[in-house]
Amino acid sequence: MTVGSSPGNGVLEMGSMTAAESTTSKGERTRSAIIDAALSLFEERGYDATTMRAVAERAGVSTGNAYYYFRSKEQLVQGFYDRAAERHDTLSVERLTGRTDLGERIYHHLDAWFELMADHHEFAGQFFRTAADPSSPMSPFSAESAPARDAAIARWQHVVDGAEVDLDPAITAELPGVLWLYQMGLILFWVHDRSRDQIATRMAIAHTVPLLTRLIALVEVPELRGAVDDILALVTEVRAAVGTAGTAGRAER
Amino acid sequence: MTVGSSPGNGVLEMGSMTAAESTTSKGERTRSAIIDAALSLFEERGYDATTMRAVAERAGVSTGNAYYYFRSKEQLVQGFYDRAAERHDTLSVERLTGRTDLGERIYHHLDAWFELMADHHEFAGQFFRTAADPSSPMSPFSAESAPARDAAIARWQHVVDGAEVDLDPAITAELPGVLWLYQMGLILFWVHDRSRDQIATRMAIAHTVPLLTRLIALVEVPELRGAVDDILALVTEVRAAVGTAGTAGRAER
DNA sequence: GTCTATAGTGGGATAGAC
DNA sequence: GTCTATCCCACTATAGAC
Repeated sequence: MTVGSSPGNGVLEMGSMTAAESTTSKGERTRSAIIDAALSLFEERGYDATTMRAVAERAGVSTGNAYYYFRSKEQLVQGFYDRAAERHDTLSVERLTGRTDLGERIYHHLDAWFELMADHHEFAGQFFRTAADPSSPMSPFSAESAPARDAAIARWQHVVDGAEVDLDPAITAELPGVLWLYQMGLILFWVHDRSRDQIATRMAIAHTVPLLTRLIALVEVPELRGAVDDILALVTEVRAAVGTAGTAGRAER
Repeated sequence: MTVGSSPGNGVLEMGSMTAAESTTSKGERTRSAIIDAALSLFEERGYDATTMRAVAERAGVSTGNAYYYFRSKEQLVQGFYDRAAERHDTLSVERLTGRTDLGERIYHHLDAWFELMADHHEFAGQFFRTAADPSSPMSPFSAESAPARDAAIARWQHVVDGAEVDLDPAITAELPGVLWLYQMGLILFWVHDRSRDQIATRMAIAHTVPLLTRLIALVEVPELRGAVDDILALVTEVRAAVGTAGTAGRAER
């Protein structure tokens, strides 16, 4: 996408445009320059070896200024994540149009993600460290990640909605969230996958997706409703228990 | 155990003990002092806020000396982990004697762990970040963690062996490893569990253990053997794929 | 050969002037 | 909104003591 030259996003700044310069404010352009610098350096050297000084230098600003826009080095990977999510969205829609089989839809939605991330496996492993810290805003379970998490679950909702199956409403309501958790599990596996080209992950997906869809179908079998209800009850309970914790911040950091 | 990393522990140094001083060499005492200092500081301030300077100071040594014994700050948490594993071992044996029901044995083995860790929940979250990094030796999946991992799986083996059930040998062989993975999953959940006193984790254990044991029993149902064999085949394939990757180190760090 | 101390280096992050 | 200057800390190099 390469911002800076981008058509901007309309919503902001309506008045006081001095010239034909652009629709983006100076701050926005600086911000973009810093993200671009960071992403290219992450690509070249990885997360750890990229210093804030180097990012600032490549962006043509001072380190202090870089910290004006991003509270920490970690925050810079949010930029990476946002762009990846955007590209995944596009690719997934492309792959899913015309398909109505639930298993196929799940498979291709996941496959698109891992295809896009294949080149960034090593980098992802490094930034995953910060994402795994429960006290980090980068954690997929954090309050700060709620928008990204909700967007990802909404995409799963779309995957489910486009399938020609009729499931119990109680199941359908939880399914997107469950599939998102399943995806998180696969990402965890992928990050630790040291097989060549991460074929172990590919295999895990190819084997577990049919298993999962069979499981989803099984849910409709009356004999198993007891167990399913147990699980749904557990999910609800757990959600309630976690909910009572509030958003009290952790110490430190 | 407590062993693992230190250069001189017990087995070595037999001769030349000068006095009644002690059976531990000076180096070992210094090493212990550093771990003790580190653990108490971790407890007081958490991982991030504990500086190597402070650890060294409390241990009565120079920072350079602390680094002589521990390659990095991360390595200090290995000491925490070793002690926790040792205590878990003792408590688990205590709780399991006399019990023969598989579900009960699994439950109490897990419960002992989470009971011991309850006071260290916040600290565990911080050190979990480094454990989640695939390139870190602290990762439970790393080659360096093999001894600790194998010991943990051996403990699960003992949990299974003491139960009065006869399972298919093909299942029994994989079960301890599967249970270890299940434990890792629960720890992941626990680390992110912000409910009061981590009751959500307690609930998750209480609900999933019966589910799991029911599942293990179901495995013997002939109609399901196909699905089970699929999973076992996947595990074998994945293991083979990962095996081909060798122990090639990651870049950086 | 085993251990300890001093004096760095480099990078994440911040304060405060402009 | 941007800079310069500086702090603090993880980590290292290396010389020297036992």
